[in-house]
Amino acid sequence: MARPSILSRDKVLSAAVAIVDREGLDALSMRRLGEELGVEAMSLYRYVANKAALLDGVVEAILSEMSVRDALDAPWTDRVKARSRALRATLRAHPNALSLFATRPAVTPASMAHVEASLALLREAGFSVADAIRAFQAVVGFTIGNTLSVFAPLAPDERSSPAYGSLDPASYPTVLEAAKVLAKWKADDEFEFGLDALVRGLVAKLDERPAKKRPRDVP
Amino acid sequence: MARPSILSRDKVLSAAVAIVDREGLDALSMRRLGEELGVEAMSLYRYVANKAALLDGVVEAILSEMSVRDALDAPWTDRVKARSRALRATLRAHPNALSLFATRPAVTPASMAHVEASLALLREAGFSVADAIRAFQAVVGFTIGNTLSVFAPLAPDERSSPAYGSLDPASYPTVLEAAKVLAKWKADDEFEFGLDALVRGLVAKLDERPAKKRPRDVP
DNA sequence: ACCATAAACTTACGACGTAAGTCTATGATC
DNA sequence: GATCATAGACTTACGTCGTAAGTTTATGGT
Repeated sequence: MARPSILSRDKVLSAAVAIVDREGLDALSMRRLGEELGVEAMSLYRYVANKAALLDGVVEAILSEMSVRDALDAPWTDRVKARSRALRATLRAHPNALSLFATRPAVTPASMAHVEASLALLREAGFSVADAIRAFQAVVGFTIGNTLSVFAPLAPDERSSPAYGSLDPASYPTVLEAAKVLAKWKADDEFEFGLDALVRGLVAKLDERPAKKRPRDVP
Repeated sequence: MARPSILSRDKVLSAAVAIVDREGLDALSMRRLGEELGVEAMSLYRYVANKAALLDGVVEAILSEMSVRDALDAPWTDRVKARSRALRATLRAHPNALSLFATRPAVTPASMAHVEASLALLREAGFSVADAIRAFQAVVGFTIGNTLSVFAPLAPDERSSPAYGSLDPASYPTVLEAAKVLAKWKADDEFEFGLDALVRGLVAKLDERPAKKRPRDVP
C-alpha cells in the first residue's frame, strides 16, 4: 500500500546512541543523524516528534540495556546493591549521554520492570509502601548522582585535576590533605562505600519499625 | 586610559542566572543575554570565553549563594545533614538550572569553603582522609541526585503523573500499589528519609573502625 | 492500469555560537 | 587643551541548528 520503510524507531534511536557514544552529545543533530542513516534530516520526524523526544528516546534505549541477574534467595540488601550496580554499569557504558539522565525521570517505560522488581523486593523485606518508594528513590538518586559526578566527561582544559596548588594552605588544610589521596583514587571504592552506608542505614530504619509487618523475619 | 565598563563578569553572570530562572535554560543565548544587558552579543566575550564557560559561570554563581549556619557544637551527623539541606535548598531555588549541576563537578572554587568545612568536620568525627572524601561524595551525590530527580522541570506533556493507568496489573502490582500513595507524596519526606538512612550508615561505618582514631569520642 | 497512501525529499526561515575586523570614548601624557 | 594608546563595545558574516510547509516517489491493493 505504501513505500516500505528504510527506517524504524529502533534504528533511529540506536543510531542516535551510537553518535552520542562516538562523538558526544553535541554532535547529535537531526542532520547528522540523518546522514548516519542515509536519509534526510526531515525524514526522522516520522519516528520522533522533535529533538527533545529524540533525547528521551536515547535515554529509553540506554535504560532498556540494563539487565540484572537477581539472586532471589540472596538477602534483600544484596539484591538492592546488585540493582544499583547494574544501573551504574549501564550509565557508565554511555558517559557522553550521562547528562541526559540528570533531568529525565529514571522511571520510564523502559525501566518499569526494574522499578517493579525493586519496589517488590523492598516491600517483601518489610518496608511500607511509602518507605519502599523512599528507599528506592534514595538508592536511585545516590546511584545516578554518584555516577554522574564521577564519569561525566569534562572539558579538555579541566581534564587534569583542579588547581589545588594555588589554594591557600591556611584556608584549605583539609582539601589539600585530601588532594594528596586523590591521585590514586578508586571511583569504585567511593561508590561502594556510599552504597554500603546507604543500605546499612536502610536496614537500621527497617529495624526500628514495629516488627509485626516484617514477613521475612518469621518464615 | 580606556572606555569605562558598562559590564562586569558578575553582572553578566547574574543576568544569565536571571534569564535561566525566568525563561528556562534554552532561553539563555548570547544574543538574549546581550539584550538583557543592553549590549550586543559579541561584547559578552570580554567576560566569558564562550557559551560553555558562561554556563560554568552560572553554576558558580548559584553555588556561591549557598550559605550554611554551621552549629559547631552540634553532633557531626546534624552538621552533615544541615549542609546537605543547604545545598538542596540552593539547587531548588534554581530548578531551571538544575541540569547544569549534573555534569559540572560540584567542587568548584565557589564551593571550596563548603568542601573544606565538610571534609574537616568528617575528619574531626574520626573518618580517615579517604573515608571522609568518600562520605562527602556520598552525601553530595545523594543530595544532587535526589534534588535533580525531584525538581527537574518536566516537559508540559508529562507534567501530570505517568500513565500508570495503562499498566498491566499482573506485571506491575507493586508499581500500581505505589502509584496510589504518590498522589499525596511529600518530596521533603523522601529526601529526609534517604538522608537519614545515609548518615546512619556513615555512623555505622565509622563505629566499625578501630577506636583509637576517634578523638571526638574521648573528650 | 490505476490509485491511495506511507515514506522520504526539498525548500525555506529564523535563531544560534562565534571568528574577524572596526569603531569610539576615555584617562594618561605632554 | 591637544594628542594618543587602548579597553570595551559594535558590525558583519559564516556555517549549523531545529523544524514548518509543501512535494515527490515507490509501493501494494484494487
